[in-house]
Amino acid sequence: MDTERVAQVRTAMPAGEDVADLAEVFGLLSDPGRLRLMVALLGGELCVGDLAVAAGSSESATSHALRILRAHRVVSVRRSGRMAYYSLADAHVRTLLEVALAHVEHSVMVHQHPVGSDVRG
Amino acid sequence: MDTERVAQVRTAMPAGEDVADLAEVFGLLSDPGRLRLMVALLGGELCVGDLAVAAGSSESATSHALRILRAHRVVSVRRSGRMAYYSLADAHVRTLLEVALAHVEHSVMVHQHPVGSDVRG
DNA sequence: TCGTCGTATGAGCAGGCTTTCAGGTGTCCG
DNA sequence: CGGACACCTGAAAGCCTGCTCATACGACGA
Repeated sequence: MDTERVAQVRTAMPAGEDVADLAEVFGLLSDPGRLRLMVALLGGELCVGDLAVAAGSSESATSHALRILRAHRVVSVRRSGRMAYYSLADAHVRTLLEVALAHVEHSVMVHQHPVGSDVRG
Repeated sequence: MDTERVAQVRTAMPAGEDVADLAEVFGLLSDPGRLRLMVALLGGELCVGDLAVAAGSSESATSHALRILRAHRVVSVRRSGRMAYYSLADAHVRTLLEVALAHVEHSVMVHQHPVGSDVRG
């Protein structure tokens, strides 16, 4: 038990609420459906129907997902008649998204289905 | 339905497996406990007991969490006697972590509990 | 005004997740 | 060798999540 080292790490650790907020943001990004939605929005605003097609999920699921993203201020809506145009509203999320996508692009990370293949069997 | 625009977005969209992998990584980061573990490891390797204290959770929960991170190759172990020293093994995750933390640091994002406080009530 | 379209919402269900509890393995010290 | 220590693991509980189905709302066109 390296008490000193632990104390140092605990000091460097962000406040509990900050960690919780961060975890929440990552949680938003952790659903493939929502992730596709946000990636689709990287290029600019899109209406719900188009978003659903682009993300490959039902309109209902898309609407539910957008509701959550809206509640977290990750996206914003612009209404025009009966249409609703969504766009990315959170710069941090956009950055995270771009960083992650950049890594995926030129990635040597071949798909190797890590889950279940534990080390030291 | 802007067919052209949708087609373009769908073309720019990463492959399904890439999105899934990304979502999985974000999912790893979406648990406060695991997140604290990874943040603690940013400064270098730490043993399980210290990690548990630093992250503020039980040793069992910590061990379970580490098992998952290990399975995803996010952390690696160095064993010395009965001790197990863990360290971050994934450069992408490290970058994501650093970017996210940097945003949290100099953030104007005051805690405003976004969930439930929907727009246009 | 009536029907249709685009979207939003609520209930309910199936599935996954993390934690705790209890017990197990391997290592170090006397 | 026996006990203590650091860590690992399995099973069960409780919680939360995201989907589908059905329905409701506002806007547009005839």
